[in-house]
This record gives sequence, structure tokens and C-alpha cells, in this order.
Amino acid sequence: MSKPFFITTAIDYTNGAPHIGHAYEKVLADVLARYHRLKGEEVFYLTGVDQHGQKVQQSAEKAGLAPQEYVDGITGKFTALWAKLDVRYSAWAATTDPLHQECVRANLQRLWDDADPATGASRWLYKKTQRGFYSVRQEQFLTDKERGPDGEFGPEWQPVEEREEENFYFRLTQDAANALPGFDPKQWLLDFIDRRSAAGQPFVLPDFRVSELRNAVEKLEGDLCISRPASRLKWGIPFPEGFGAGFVTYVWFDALVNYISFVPGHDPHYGHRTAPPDAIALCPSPFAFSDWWPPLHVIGKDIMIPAHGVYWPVMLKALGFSDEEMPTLLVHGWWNIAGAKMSKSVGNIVDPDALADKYGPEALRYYLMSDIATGKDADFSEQRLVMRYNTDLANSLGNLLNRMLNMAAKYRGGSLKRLSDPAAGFVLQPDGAPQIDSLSPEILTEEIAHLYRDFLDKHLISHCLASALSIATSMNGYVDSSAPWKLAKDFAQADRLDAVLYTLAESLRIIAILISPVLPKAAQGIFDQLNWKLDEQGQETRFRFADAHWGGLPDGHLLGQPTPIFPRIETPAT
RNA sequence: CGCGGGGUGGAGCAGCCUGGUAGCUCGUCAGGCUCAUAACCUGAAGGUCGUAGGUUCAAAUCCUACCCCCGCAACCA
Repeated sequence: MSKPFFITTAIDYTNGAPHIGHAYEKVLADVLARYHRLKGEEVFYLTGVDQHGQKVQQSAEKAGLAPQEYVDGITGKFTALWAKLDVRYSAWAATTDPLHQECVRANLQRLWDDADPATGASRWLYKKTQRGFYSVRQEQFLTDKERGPDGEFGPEWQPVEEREEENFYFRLTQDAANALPGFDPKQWLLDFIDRRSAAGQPFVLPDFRVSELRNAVEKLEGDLCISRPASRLKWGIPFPEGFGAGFVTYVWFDALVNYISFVPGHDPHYGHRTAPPDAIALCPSPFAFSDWWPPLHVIGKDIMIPAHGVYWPVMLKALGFSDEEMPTLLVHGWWNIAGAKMSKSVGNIVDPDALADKYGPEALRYYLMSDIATGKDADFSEQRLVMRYNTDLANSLGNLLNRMLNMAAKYRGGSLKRLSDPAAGFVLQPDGAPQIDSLSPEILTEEIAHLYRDFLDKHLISHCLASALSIATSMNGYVDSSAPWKLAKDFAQADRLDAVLYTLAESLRIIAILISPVLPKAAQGIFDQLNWKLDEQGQETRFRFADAHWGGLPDGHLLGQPTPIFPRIETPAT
């Protein structure tokens, strides 16, 4: 069995409804997950929600709800949207899940117990008192960034008072006061990033972001505060008893740990390498934690620095993960609105739920995957969504399926004939060349399948789609140049007509396989109308990358009835 | 000298890593077809690939300098 594929997304903060950016990331990961399943791999796709924190605590109070009640409501909007968009995840990472809470506490305990023999103190965590300005109204400490032009804190923060607070810290650097014996996390991280790049396996993809991360690490100073006093933050995971009473886990040691806690075979009390027999019994997967690990983390560019690019690898290192067990970050760009950043305060948030209702989930999935180059930003436009759907799916692919099925039904009663001489159908060009676009259809589809695979391995979804759909474009041209409606009137051309119809049907079968990760419903629809693999109707296993080879449809195969699979979206003239 | 991204026909983008006829979608114009979802096909017009140097037989692609645009507090992918 091949290596299982473990993919995650960022877990979304449950303080507001999902927007188009959330949808993009989850669909992107879903497409990659489906692609790996298409290749026959076991896939574990983890996504979820980050439910803790002060913002949630405050919003819940404002709404007059208990925090759990409040996050359950928002969480429901996310899960409903993923169901609507056919985002098919393997496990749901909700940070209020007891399993996760236990894992976070166990990890903190492991780091606390990992003591330096010389001092008896933890090598990774320490307690420190810090003094600063605290806004009673906003319930947070203020930094110089919050000061107004006059150097004073504005009225939105008042009253402000000086306070002392004791917290736990996680070592990231090796400053004189808090040296970590024998190990400098910052230097290790720099070396690690360089080694991965040198090995051709960059820690961060696309690789133009590596230098950005590296620069940020170079400038890293200070350690990471990982706790909050319970007096200030109640809605979070309490520290284990051994740390003393009254501390709650601050965001990163809570949220990032989800990538560990929900993996099958993981047991927080036994570390990440071994799982006790009962843990395996609870989990039907034949894989242990170490089989799944390490993951591909799909994240937005905003949380690469510092969370996923700095804190997370150092946390993993501290927890005992080797360099070979470090994950890879796939960092995607943003959907901007008319060139401007999408923002709640500007009020230009795009609601994916409404779009899915208006145009259908497949149209939205297709747009989000086809109109952005992975890693870069793009402009969101409803007009372009409609345009791309109509052009690529309705006019090109959908229409090809429809015209092929109609001709097959009209001329051959829907029955396909597979000729022994595969070239018979292609000697149709004026110059007599047995070609479509200078290639035979077998070679054309074969080459495109390879191209597609290369693009997908580089996570370039829009390129994949373009290559898959270029088959439809070629075939539409082939229909015109071979003119089956003329062949049908000439008995001497019977073989050619059969060959043309077979070529078109075969191409459509292969296109359906290639687009299935992005357009699962449409791919099913194409197979249904081709009357193909009906015993696996509706199942994802109906599509296999290995089947994307010429000649799958047998001689005498009976095709189904044509129904527009991508009805054009008609918009009122503007 | 803060960091990073980008500047390619009217619009939106790909190509740049691994130099070698500048590609895609939309739009415009002119034809063709009639199997099809007023869909499809062909052809044309339109670009000195931000600017200036350099390397090379050859540069959108590599190097240097400069100009312009965008992002880098928070909500937030």
C-alpha cells in the first residue's frame, strides 16, 4: 500500500460566518485530497474550527449566550457550508473537543517534564513576570503600536493601568537570560529551512515564500507567551495541575496542536510515536499516527509568519519530532474584491453560502479553483464566475457531451463501436493526416493526463483544469472537421462515423475522471450519461486515475440519454 | 537603503526556476457549420513582455540599476 496522504487546513475562528476565503481554502484542500484518492492513496483530510479565545468569550457575552452555545452556532454555519460545497473531510477538529483538550494538556506536560539535568527545570517552558500597560475596557495588554500620534493611548482603550502579570513562555531564541542548554531553536529553524530547500523539498510552497519566512526568522527575538491568567481568559484550555492553578492556554499551543490531536492512532499520553492497543481499536484506520504524519498544511499567507512557519516547527521539534517528520506548508493567496483586501470593516465580504445557492456548488468550486494561480492573489468577481462557468463548462464541455450523445442516439441508437483499426476515424483532415491538433487522440489524452499529473503534484489546480478542458476544445474542433452529420448520410463512411463517436465518448470519459476532484457531481453526471460504471453510481471510487487511458469503453457499449449537465447561467444584460 | 509580491496586445491572466517561433479566456471584426445548451469551428486586427544597461549565437525568461502599483495593526484565508 502506498504512503497515506495527510492534509490539513487552518482551523477557522468561530467568531463570524464563513466567507469566500474560508471556502477557497477548504475546497483547495478537498480537491487535493480527492486527487490523492483518485491516485488510489489513503487520505486523511483534517479541517475544523478554532473555538477558544477572548474574542469568542466577549462575543458570547454580548449575545447573552454561554461560550459553547455561541461557538456551536457559528460552527454549524461552517459545517453546513462544507456539506453544501462537497468538502469531504475525514475528521473534524473542534478545539473544544475533550480529545483535543486532553492532547494539549498532555503536550504541555511533556514539555514541562522534559527537564535539563543540570537545573531540573524544563528545557522548553519557563515562568516569567512581565509588566505593562493594560486596557481594562478591552481586557488586553497594550504595546507602543496602540499609542496614538501623541504618544498616549486613545479613549477607546481607557481606562489604562500599569499591571504585572505572570505567564508561561515557550523558548524560541537563545537570549542570555533564558538560554536553552545545547540547543538554539532559531538557528535550528534557519538550518532546517535551508536543508529542505537544498533537498528540493522546500518547507514552504510556493517556494518564493521561503525567503520571506527566512527573513522573518532571522529577525526573530523573544520567546512565545503561551498562557493567560484565568482571571483574564476563561474560555480556553486550562493548564495541567502541575503548572499551578489559574492558567489557560493561549491560542497557539491550543490551535496548532489540532494537527496532532485528531490524527488516528494518536494518544496524547503515549507521545506521538506509539499508540496503545486500545487506541487502535477505537480507530478503524489500519494506520498508526506515524503512518499518516507528516502532513501538508494548507494555510493562508497571513498565518505563515509567525504561527505555522516559526512557532509550529519549533513546537514539533520540542515535542520530539525529527527533521524528517516536519510538515510542509502550502501557502495560498487571497481573493481580493475589486483590487482591495476583503475586510469586515470595509463591508465587502463575499458570502460563499449565498453564491452556492445562486449558482450551484459546482460552479463555485470551479471558479475558486480555476481563476487563481495557487499561492497568488486574485480578484473575485461574480461576473467572472458566470463567464468561466458558461465558457468552459456549459459551452465547451457540457455542449460536447450533449452533441456527442445526440449524434450517437440519432445515428447509431446510442451504441458504440470500437474498431480494430483505431486510426480509421482520424483520416479525416483535408490533408489526410490521421490527427487531431497534430496528435492522435490516444496520444493527446495520454499527454494531457501526464501534464495534469505534473501540475497537480505542484498543486497548480487551475493549470490542471485548463489542460483537462483543452481535450474538450480539441474534440469540439474534431467534431467540426470530421462532420459526423455528413458521414451519417454516406454508408461508405460508416466506420469513420463509428470511430468519431467512439473517440468523442472516450475523451469525455477521460475528461470526467480528470475533473472529478474539482467537479465531483458533474463527473458523476458525465459517467451517468455515458451509462458507465453505474454499479458505482454516486461513489468517489467510480473514478480512478489509472483508468484515464485510452480504450476503456468496450465495443457495443450503449450510451445514455443527453441532458444538459451544465445549464448555461443566464444573466440579465448589463 | 525594512520585508515581500507584481508590472506581458482593450480587460483579466499563464509563461520566467530548467533562455531558443509570445500562449489562454473575454472583447472586436470577417467567414463557416447545423449534431448541440442562441452552443461549435476557422481566420483577422491588436503586444518593441515597466525603463535603461549587461551576459549570450539567442533574453519575457539570467544579471545590475532605476521607475510605478499592491500587501505587511486589527477583523481575517
